[in-house]
Amino acid sequence: MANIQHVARQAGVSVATVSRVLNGQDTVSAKTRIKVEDAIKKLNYEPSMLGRNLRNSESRILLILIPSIKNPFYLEVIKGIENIAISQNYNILLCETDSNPERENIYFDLVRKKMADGIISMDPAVNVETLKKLAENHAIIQCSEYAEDSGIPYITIDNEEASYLAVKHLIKLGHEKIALVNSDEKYLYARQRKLGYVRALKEHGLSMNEQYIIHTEELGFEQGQQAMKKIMQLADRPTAVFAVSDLLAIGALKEINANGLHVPNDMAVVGFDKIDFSNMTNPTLTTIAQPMYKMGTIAAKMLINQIKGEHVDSIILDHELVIRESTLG
Amino acid sequence: MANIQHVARQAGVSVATVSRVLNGQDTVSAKTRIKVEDAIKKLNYEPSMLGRNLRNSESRILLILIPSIKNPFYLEVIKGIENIAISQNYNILLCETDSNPERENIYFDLVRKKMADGIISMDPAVNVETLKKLAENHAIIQCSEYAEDSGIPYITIDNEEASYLAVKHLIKLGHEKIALVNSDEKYLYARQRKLGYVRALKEHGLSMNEQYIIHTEELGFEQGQQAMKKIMQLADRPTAVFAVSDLLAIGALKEINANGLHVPNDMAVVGFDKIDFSNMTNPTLTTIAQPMYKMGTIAAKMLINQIKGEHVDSIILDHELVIRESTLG
DNA sequence: ATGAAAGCGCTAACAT
DNA sequence: ATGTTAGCGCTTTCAT
Repeated sequence: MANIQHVARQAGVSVATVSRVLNGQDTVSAKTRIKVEDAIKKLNYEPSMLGRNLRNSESRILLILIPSIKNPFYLEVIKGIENIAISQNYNILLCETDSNPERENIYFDLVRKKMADGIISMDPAVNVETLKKLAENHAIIQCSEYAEDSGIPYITIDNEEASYLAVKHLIKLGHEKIALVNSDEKYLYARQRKLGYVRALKEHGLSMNEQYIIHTEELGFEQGQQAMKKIMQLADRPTAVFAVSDLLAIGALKEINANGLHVPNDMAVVGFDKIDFSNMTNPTLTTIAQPMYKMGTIAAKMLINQIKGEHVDSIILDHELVIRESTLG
Repeated sequence: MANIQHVARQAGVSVATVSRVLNGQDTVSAKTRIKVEDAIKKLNYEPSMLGRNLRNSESRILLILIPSIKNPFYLEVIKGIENIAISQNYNILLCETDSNPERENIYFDLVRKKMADGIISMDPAVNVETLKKLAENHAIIQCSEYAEDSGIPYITIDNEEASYLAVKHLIKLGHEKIALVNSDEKYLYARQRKLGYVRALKEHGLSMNEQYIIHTEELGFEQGQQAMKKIMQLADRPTAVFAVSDLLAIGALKEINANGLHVPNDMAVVGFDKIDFSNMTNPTLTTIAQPMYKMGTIAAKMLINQIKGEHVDSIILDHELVIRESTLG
């Protein structure tokens, strides 16, 4: 494989000049440039990122930390990140932690070892202390889930308000007994979404029933089914469910159907995220739309700016209630 | 940031010795090893992959080429690749081409420029000529979709046989008018799956109706809906549909429901891939299971072996028919 | 406008 | 068992 030396020799110039041509510097005469370009072509030369990266002390790789690639919520965000990354000559390393601290540490090591220039953390289960320490020396952005007091810039939505909006929608439809399928309240977003739920009930003079609040370990389909099973067994059964993820809601949907009940007539359902699949179910799912793609693009821009040494501010994006069949009789 | 020189000075040894400790070589005395380890700790030293990679002429990155991250089929395969990669100290660069040749070329450049050590190509729309040329100098494995004559090792399933199995299942249930929702026959797997469909019909004395064969641009939900719309309009409507992806099948399901018909009584449906969602729909989807995770692990092993310079052979994995509600009255 | 040369951080061949 | 040193391929400063 040809290297820059070979090209220089072939073109009869110095490596410095070849490097200048490679990097599009305008201090090279047209004649020389052509000589170099010919040599490059003739030798089938491809500049090595390995040499360049060492020299520049950068990897041009962004690390994205997600709990699981199986959660479709992340896919759209990743698309956004990816497009910005590519346009700025970065590449992304997609890292699934499976909420496993060991895995997490392997990935953190990548940035410690300069294999990645920065991190976009989307893992709610991330070790905040480690993240904070890492942030002292490395570029880090929190996306979607964040630790408030970490001092690490984040981009997210107003979870409390979004949740409030969802529950208010159900209340306006006449529902008074509304279940909440939430994830573990060790996560900030879970606490925020519960606050919105509680606020909506309170504002409309509805009492809160602790039995109506189900906590799940994960945000998946099976957990939604399980949660709905519990709800089905309640003596005073609710007439509506708000689940904090579409996958949970879809699991609930399935379980409601399995019990021979009808959505939304017997039980209305609202999800969260507006993943693609929320429109493929029968009935289609009312849900809170997050601007996932946009969130990804902004997160990427934030990270790249931070890598450049600029100061970046946290951002809160808008959400939107998308009303579909699962709440429309 | 400390480098290997600093550590050497701090420990009072040479950089060579530090490197030996770093790489776990047993030619270092216990006393020296401890001195070095202390120095590493004291300086908070982290070895730079940038230096190591240049020196070793490797990036320890595997490039995975997929058309779109939105197709859940790939997710499970990626999981498999990822786990093997991690265990062998590789990382994966997930590259979506969106079947866009420009994108594809950006990614191919990464391996040309030594940013990646090899490629697992899963993109049916890949430019085979480019791939072949690249394979002359780089490690490449084809996964799932492949070009027969390329000489590039592949891992896949027997698409013709799998398709035959699916259609035979429908025939055994008594269906005689079976539609095929296939993707563009420019893809090998599409041609293979059509062959299986044709063979099943022939073997059971059923005539083939060209009207029953619908081609779609992509394998998604919307395309499934569109295809089903066309099928619904046929004068002599089929009683069963075999779609070559679960997403297509789920789209078909939705459209059938929208027409007030019942699955499977009015129309039986079979999908392909056994993605997670195929079990979340109502009714659940009969489908052909591909061993996606296993396919990923083997593809990764094949690629890593190829990077090491070993010869690797192509592999065909088993498939399985999973019978669920969409074909069971 | 171009070249010479240093050096990014590491590994390994060779020497001791 | 340990040290010296060359060199992986590139960019950039300093000279000219």
